[in-house]
Amino acid sequence: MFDFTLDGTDGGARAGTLVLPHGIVQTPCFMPVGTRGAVRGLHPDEVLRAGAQIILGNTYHLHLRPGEDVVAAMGGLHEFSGWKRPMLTDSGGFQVFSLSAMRRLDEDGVSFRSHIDGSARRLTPESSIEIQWALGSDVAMAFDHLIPGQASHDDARDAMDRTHRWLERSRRRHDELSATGPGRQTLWPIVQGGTHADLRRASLDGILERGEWSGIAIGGLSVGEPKPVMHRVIEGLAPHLPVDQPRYLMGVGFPDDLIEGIARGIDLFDCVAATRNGRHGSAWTADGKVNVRGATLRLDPGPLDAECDCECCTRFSRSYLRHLFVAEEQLGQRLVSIHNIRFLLHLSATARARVLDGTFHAWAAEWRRRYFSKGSPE
RNA sequence: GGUGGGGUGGCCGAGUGGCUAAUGGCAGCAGACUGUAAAUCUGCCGGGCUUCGCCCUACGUAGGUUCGAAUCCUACCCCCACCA
Repeated sequence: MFDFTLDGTDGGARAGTLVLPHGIVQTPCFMPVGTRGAVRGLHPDEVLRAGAQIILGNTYHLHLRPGEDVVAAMGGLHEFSGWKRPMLTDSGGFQVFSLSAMRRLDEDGVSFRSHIDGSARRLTPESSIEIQWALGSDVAMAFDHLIPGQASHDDARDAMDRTHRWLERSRRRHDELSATGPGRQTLWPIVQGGTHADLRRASLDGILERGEWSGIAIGGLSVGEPKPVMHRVIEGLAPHLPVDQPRYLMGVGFPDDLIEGIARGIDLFDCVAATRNGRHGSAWTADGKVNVRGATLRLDPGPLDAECDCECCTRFSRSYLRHLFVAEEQLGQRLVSIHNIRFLLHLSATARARVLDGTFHAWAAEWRRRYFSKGSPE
């Protein structure tokens, strides 16, 4: 039910197959983010047609609205949302970071001031797991303490130690729940430790000491640290990660981040950028970023990305897309979101094929050269 | 024809003697966004240049008052409302 097999490797890059209760995921793979039980603005069929194999939901947001009790009463997140494929839920750990201005952290958990109505909300490792269990995701994430990329060694150690203690509690509660419904959901731990190599190793060791896992996530990256630092952290961890488990780089990334992550052995990614940038009119192509509102597209009859097979690129012109954005028609946001998701999914699928035929690194080199050829898109 | 109101940068619209190249908003242009408090945010937006500064041209038109005017005065042109 929670199986991962390695289908092939090419240097440090990997291709695998992850089996989950609601379906299989061929890796490397990008997971679109559906924070509130929907990939923002999109119909589940559009997400599926873009090639998505698994999407994310969020514990904190679904707990606030509509509440896990509602979701459970409606048959769980899959039934409720109409997305019948695999789902992973983030634990709310990211909100400890992103909502730091309106939360108070203590050893037991985190008290939030709801961003919706100001009411007091509390998340602990146990409650996060209970919520995720009620939501019914295929993969639950441990409740972690995420810190900014600039955090000091002391702060990073403190957060890492807490993440370890919270992991034990997350695991205990999840084991208890799993005893009542075996095979429903698996729990993945999250490596923390900031930008500090020794702490990253210590974090991983602490996780491996605390039990058997079906997958391991690397968190706390792309939170303000330079990209080379992120690469170094992944490189430092890769040789020590269990070979037979999927490696999930949380919250990453942009197209080049997928390439760099895959090159360093990452199997799974998720990122809001595809949909957020899509809504904001920024599209990815093999030649770098395109500003969909840009004046140069005014009379451009061509597709957003000539090589893309998505519902946006096979039917609509750049001129029309620009018009939709300028006129603030929602369709524009939807179409570019679909394109960006498709772009990352096609990219990860191509990477998989290249790993399997042993040409990944040469292909990646060419991909980088082209993506960055028009100046620096990132 | 009479009376009243008004003409400000692409548009709308503040400003009634110096702190005004001129508040705002819109439109336009460029950029940001990484486990979603984001259909959001930031910058530019009269022209030119050696652009953390300098120079030119600017508030209907033409004159005038003043050290100094978008702001005051005179004439003219135009617009709107009402009255004939």
